[in-house]
Amino acid sequence: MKPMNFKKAKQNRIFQDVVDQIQVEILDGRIAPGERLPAERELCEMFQTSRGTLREALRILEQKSLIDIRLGVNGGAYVKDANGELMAENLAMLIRSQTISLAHLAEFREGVEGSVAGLAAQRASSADIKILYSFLAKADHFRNSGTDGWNNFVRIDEKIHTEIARIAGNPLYVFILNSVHDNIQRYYDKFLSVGKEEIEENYRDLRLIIEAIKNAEVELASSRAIKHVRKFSRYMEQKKRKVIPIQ
Amino acid sequence: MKPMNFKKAKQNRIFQDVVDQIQVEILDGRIAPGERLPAERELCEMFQTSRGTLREALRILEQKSLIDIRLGVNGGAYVKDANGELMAENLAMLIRSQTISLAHLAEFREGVEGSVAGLAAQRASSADIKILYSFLAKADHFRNSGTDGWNNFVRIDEKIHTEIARIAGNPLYVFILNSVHDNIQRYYDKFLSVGKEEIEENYRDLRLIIEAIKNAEVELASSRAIKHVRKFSRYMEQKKRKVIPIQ
DNA sequence: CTATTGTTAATGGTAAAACCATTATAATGA
DNA sequence: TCATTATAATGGTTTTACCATTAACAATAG
Repeated sequence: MKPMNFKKAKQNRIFQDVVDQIQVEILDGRIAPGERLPAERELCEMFQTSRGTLREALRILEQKSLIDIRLGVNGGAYVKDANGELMAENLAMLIRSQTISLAHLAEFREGVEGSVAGLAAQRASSADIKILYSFLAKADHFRNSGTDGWNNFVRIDEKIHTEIARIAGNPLYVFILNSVHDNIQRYYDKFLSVGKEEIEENYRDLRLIIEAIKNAEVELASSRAIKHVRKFSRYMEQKKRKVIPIQ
Repeated sequence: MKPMNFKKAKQNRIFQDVVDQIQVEILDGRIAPGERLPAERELCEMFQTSRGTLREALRILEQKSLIDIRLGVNGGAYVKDANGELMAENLAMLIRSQTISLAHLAEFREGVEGSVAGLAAQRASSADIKILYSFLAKADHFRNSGTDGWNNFVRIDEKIHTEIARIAGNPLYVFILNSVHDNIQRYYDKFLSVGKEEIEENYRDLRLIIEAIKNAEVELASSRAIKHVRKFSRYMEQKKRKVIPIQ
């Protein structure tokens, strides 16, 4: 018996049927992103259902990030672009419920950033390299702009990581990495008061990673990225322990 | 300006407020998994809201896999254990909407299984090793039971992968890997008619991976896992092309 | 003519009351 | 004792009515 991936068929729930029908239309692209579904009262007639039931269906589709509901005239349910924001939210819930810890998330991030750097080293075009070095130049500039520039440095830092994921050429990695970054920041940002030395070391790391990508040194890019991420996590953990001595 | 991770504050939506309040209670553990929320009509009074609005809130919580709604007397909203099933669903949607391809998913899997095997090699206890070898023994048995056993072999194969993820000691990897497996199977199972040689090769691979884990050879375990997964993906892709010649 | 201001109608958000469907439990009967 | 049936708790659905928001248009003032 193959595992069927079926979930227990809840008894007739009309709203679920409505959800399924609309979802199929959206995922199969028969309703394009940006387009609007008919108004609630029209949908009621189309599905031969009450407004309450229909609205329950819309709530689910909205929660799935498939539609976006706007108010007022010309309001209604607009089809959204597919995106991975649900992953970020789910990660956040797993952390919040203490099912996974920040240490787990940080460890996972090491693996992902390592893989991504390796793939980027295999696939980076010369145009990609140019972009990376332009970001690196900006980072270089901010690192020398005193404390004012440090926040900007951190922003560029993250941008470089995201760009490397893009270069890796696998959108799944982009979604995952964005989700991971979102959640790591949400919990670490409060402690984010970096010092001169950290900025310097961070910059050196980034330069070395980008260099390895440029030279298509897969293993080197990967291991450097992993070490870089690990260093960051360790640093943040220390910072956290200082602020919240015994938690 | 720090990135705040805030989303546009939709105007007063009472159901959203209800969702937030209940979600906090659940995620902070003040309502334990398995416990039941009050009946809809009671919740209406507690939140001073109408049943329709309250039900919209429940739909969202249900979609988030935070609660599980049962029918009949003693029915109601039961708090669920935290789990990663939302990830699997989200992955499925990304695939369905062709935002990511199966090749992307397979590539991602390579990275994850590589990391997981490496971590397992670092952390496996002797008890863990024993379990792995007992699974391997079962696989050995099924591989020699003729075509009847082959489906069982595939099941054990997956079980070994999952077990390695557990041994890695990071529950996030377990969730992610389960999600990935779910989705890969959902699309590949139809082609899953393995032959004698594939079973043999598969078995050899598993044995080598487990051996590397036993010997705490981190890099070796990792690279063997990656190659193993890659081989599987290639094989399935071929199979697919045979069945659906030009798609 | 242009800019501001008010009006309007489309559309989502909420409320309340009634009824149906499902199901664990208790009562009943063989 | 065991099977059957009745009961009541609870979610699922419908209907109707009204409120709140907002884009588009019209009216007015300058």
